[in-house]
Amino acid sequence: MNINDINVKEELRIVFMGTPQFAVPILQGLIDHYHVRAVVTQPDKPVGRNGKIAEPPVKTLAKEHTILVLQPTKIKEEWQEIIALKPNLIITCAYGQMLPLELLMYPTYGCINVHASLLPKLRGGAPIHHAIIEGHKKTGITIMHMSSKMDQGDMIAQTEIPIEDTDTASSLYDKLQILGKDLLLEVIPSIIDGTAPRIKQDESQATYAFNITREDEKLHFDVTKKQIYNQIRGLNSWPGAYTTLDSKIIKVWECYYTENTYPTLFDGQITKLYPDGIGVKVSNGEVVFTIIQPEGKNKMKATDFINGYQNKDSLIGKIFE
RNA sequence: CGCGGAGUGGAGCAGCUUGGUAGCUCGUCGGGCUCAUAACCCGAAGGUCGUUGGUUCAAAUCCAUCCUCCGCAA
Repeated sequence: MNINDINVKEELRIVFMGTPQFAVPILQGLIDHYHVRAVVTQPDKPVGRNGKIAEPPVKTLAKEHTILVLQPTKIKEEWQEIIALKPNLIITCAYGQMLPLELLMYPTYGCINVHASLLPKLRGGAPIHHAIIEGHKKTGITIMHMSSKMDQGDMIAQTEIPIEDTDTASSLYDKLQILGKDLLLEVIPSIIDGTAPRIKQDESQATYAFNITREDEKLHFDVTKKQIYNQIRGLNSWPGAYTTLDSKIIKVWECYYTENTYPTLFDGQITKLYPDGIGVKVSNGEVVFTIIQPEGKNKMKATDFINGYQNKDSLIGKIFE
């Protein structure tokens, strides 16, 4: 059975539910190969400084293809209009709300979720960031049946990719959204003809990756240089790791670490100025900030930041906290 | 009307309070020194100080307006 046969023999009525950029390639893939009956996404929300309302990226794509868009505020109370479309397959990816049982039970072929981790590891809303922040060596995509508990349904398929030492949240994000699309498209036929496996998750191995909080973004220098490095790249290019200098917020976008040690300095203290950055003491050594962003400014090279100081040496010894 | 910061040669900044010939650290270009250098020395180019209007003999600086960028909060 191939894709064309499916469309001919059985009218496949797919409803896609997703919200952010990550879900866009997946929706695009579905549009390319199937008829997408409707797209469900989060309501337009005020974003940015002056409260301009912005629509989810998924909505933008759906509109381009003149697909029906539904934006219930609370899906648990407003699921009827989705049922009315008689979907026989619901596919979700980073939708942002838990689906009520009424929806989960309805489609003939089920509710299928695309999750950006190797379940049961990193269940939750920010698996990509946490995979890097926690220093994982690999991650991937899991296609799974949805259950009433977050990311706990039976798994259908997984693909795994290594996390390179140079990967950032956004580079991994880019790779995974393509992997997610490819794996989903590969698996859909088997879901429809009933040959897809249902693999139970090993609860004892489960870990969670909840949405990034402000505290997750804050750098604490009493940890290892590797941890700092992972945190910074794991939050690049969104939302960014931050610290403060002279009571002003400084985001740190890129850094590297050295083999130097400074036993006499405080954690977070500026060790020295490098030709390409600012050295900072951490518990077991030193990291060098190379791309930073002072509050109210654009991203800049750390050397540019240094050049703005009349007395560069006055920076040495200051403490990030 | 959510709070706040900022727009000055290619980059990062100072100068603005107390109007009066535009400055610093880098970069670039040329030259020099050196075995050598992201080192050092000498020199040069490069800015109608975000927009528009106002006050003034005189505005980067004071007032108003608009535009743009950004941090926080949502």
